[in-house]
This record gives sequence, structure tokens and C-alpha cells, in this order.
Amino acid sequence: MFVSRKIPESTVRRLSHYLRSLEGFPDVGGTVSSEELAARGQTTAAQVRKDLSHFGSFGKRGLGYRVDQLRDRLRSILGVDRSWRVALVGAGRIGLALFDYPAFRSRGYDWVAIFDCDPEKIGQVWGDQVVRSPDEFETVLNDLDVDLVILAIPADGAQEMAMRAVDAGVRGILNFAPIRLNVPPKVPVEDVNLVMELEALSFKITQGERDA
Amino acid sequence: MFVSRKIPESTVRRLSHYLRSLEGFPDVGGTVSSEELAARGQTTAAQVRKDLSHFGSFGKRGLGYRVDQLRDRLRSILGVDRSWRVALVGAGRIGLALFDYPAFRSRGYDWVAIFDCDPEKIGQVWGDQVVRSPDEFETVLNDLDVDLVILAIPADGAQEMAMRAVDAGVRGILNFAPIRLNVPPKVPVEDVNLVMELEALSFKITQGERDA
DNA sequence: TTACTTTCGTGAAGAATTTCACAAGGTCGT
DNA sequence: ACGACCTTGTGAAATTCTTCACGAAAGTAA
Repeated sequence: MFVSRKIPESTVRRLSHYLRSLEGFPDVGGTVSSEELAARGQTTAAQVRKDLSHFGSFGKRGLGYRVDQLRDRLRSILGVDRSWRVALVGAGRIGLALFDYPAFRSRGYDWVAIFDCDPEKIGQVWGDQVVRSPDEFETVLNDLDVDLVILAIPADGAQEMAMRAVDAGVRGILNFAPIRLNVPPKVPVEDVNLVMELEALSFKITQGERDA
Repeated sequence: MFVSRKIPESTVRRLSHYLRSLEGFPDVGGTVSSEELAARGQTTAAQVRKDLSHFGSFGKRGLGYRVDQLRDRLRSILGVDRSWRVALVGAGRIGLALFDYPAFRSRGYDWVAIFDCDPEKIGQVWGDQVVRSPDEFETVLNDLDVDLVILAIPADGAQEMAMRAVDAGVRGILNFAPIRLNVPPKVPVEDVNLVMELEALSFKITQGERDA
């Protein structure tokens, strides 16, 4: 089956997991079976094969998948075989944590700009970056050819900055503000909502109590 | 329909959204229809009603839902009508960002302990908390009756701390480490995986290019 | 009271996702 | 080269989730 148009969200998440698992494999020349891949990442062998089959067939029957080959293929599918130019909007605690998160850099997500509206912060130097004023937003996004914007600001400014980012030609948004952004469908948005995660947790605990 | 046993994960997420929307309503005595609730939170009126119907029927036909009543009911369903005693494991950048995240405190998630294995950090004072050594982990978790643990540490230590937390009687884990934790099913785990979110984003962008 | 409007609650239909099961194709040892 | 043994790829079945459609309240106005 070739690249079909509708890949389930859940499949994409699992592909990330598979890739992470494969990166843990030192044995680069070896092979891995759907069974083994399923064991890490708590899913089933059938699910692994179905997920991969959306993108072609690159296993060998009787043997499994070549680790190095599958890893490269997953990187290419997930779009992490290139580098992405990322701008951080919001130089608060969360912004700082993200900026220093080593896993981002090591995977080809490169910081090219930081913005914050707090005059105290503008001009601060973070690593090889300077915190800039939002006044420069459109100019900088264009000049530096920014691909992705990470919004690490409170809810009230998020919609405006998202729109400005879209108008400036950004291609995707990772949103930490606890609101649903309203942007054209051509620009994908991923939400990270920490309160929601905690609420899901307390729901499950409470639910578990009811069952017991 | 009464509290059924299997609530879809997606429903739980939407309930969080509904609650967040309702909290934005100043008009406490008023009512809100499934239509209005759907408009915020990009879903459909039928979905809203179906989600709520899992937990009983507390709307009025022809009128909608009483805002204050629905808000309270959602809080109770999600388990945020009580306070939760939370321990932070990992006093790095991410830990700090979480510790300072105002939305947590305001929703009844109370920090009661912080742990880090870095001797430099042990003894540091964060707000009303002192960073403790992991040696004290079990004792403190028991003495302070900790409900939830937030793991904000690298992948390699996460499984061990998760297991120790479970053994010490913790009831849920919010995990920022990029691995799947292996814990008994009675203890729910929510994962926040930042790299995965970025990968989902770059996947969608790459996918969009293919379509075009 | 009655007609009219609104909106809920919900079974049934429809769509999407996961699981099953097995033929096809490949490896390995002899 | 052959047979025993694996493991993939994939239609079809099963399951889960979403959408539809409509009867049943509840309010309003004359």
C-alpha cells in the first residue's frame, strides 16, 4: 500500500515511539521484528505492521526489518531527516526549559529566534540567541525563514501571535497556551496542555476508585 | 445512562476543554447550550451531549445546561473538586517550569515535595519547599501522603523512580521522560513527550507537502 | 390551555481504528 | 535443493468512536 492520504493520529504517535526504540538499538546491522518493536511501546505486532504498511513495505518476510533501514525510513516519514528552523515565542520558565531541552537540538530542531514582550527580557542573551521584541516578529520570521513557532506564552496573547506567525508564512505551531488556536487548516497545530494531562490523570484515579 | 466503565480517552480530553470554557463564563447564573460549548473547543453539539451523557443527564431540554451546575459536575467528574498532593521528581529546567506554573496551584494540585539527585541542588529552597535527596523518597512519600508524582528527569532514571513511587503507594504518575513506563495497571500514567509533539508536527507539514 | 420554539438525551447508522488470521515469501540447516 | 520454520503484508472481521436524527421535555406567548 502506498502513501495514503489519511494516516490516523495515533499511528503517527506510534511511529515516533518506534523510531525512539530503534535509536536505542546499538546493533545497526541487525534486524528487528514487529513482535520486538511491539514489546517496547506497548502495542501489538499486528498494529506495528499495519502502521508501517501505510507507507510501503520495507520488511523482509521471515526475517523482520533492517534496523538501520527502518530507522532511516521512519526519520524520513516523520520529517526529521532534515533540519527545522524554530522560533520561540515567550521567554518565561517554560520557554527556558524548552530552549535548554537537549533532545530538540539533537533532532534537527534549531533555534533561530526568541521573542518576548517583557522589556526586561528583550536583549537578554540565551546561548547564541538574543531575546527580541515582538515588533520585529514578521521581519525576523521572514528574514530567517522560520519553519516552526513554539508558543510558550499565556492564553491571552496566543491567538494574536499565532495569526501573525501564520501570516508571516510559518508552517506549523507547537502551542503551550491553554486555548484552542484558530488558524487556517493548512497550518498544523499541536497542543501541549499540562493542566489537561493532570486532569486526565485525576480522572482516571477517581474513576478507578469508583470501580473498586 | 449512568457512569459506564469505559470512557474514551478523547472524551476525557474534551471534558477538560468544556471545563476550561465554562470557567471563562462570568455569567454564573446563566445557561449554555451544547451548541455554544461545541463552538469553543472545535467539536460538535452532538459530541458534547454524548460526552456528557456518559455521566448522567444534567441539562434542561429547551434551555441547555446551567453554567455553574455543569462546571461543578465537570470538576467532580475530573476529580478536581478536591486537592491533590503532588511531588516533583527532578529539579531541572522542566521541573522548575512546572513548579512555577500557576495553573497547577490554582487547580488544587499542591506541591508537597521536590526531589533531585544532584548534590548541588539538594537543600535549595524553592518557594515553600526544599529540594530533597532521593534517599528520603519512600519516607517522605509515605509521611506526606503523596497522591501524584511528576517525573521531570532523564529517561534512564525514570523507570526506577516510577517503580519506587508505585511501591510507596502513589496513585498516578505524570511522566515527562521519553520512555514508556512499565507500572502496574492500577496506577495510571500520563505521558508528555515534547519530541513526539514536534515530530507529529513535522510529519503533518511533510505530509501536507506531499498532497500539494 | 394550546401551539410553537428550543435543545436535550439517545438508539441507530456510519466511520474510523484495531485485531485477526492466513497466504506469500524469505531464511536456515542439512 | 529441500523441507521446516519464521515473519511480513493485508483483506476481512471486530471493536471503538462519532455523527445523525428524532422523540421527549421545557419554556414562552397568546
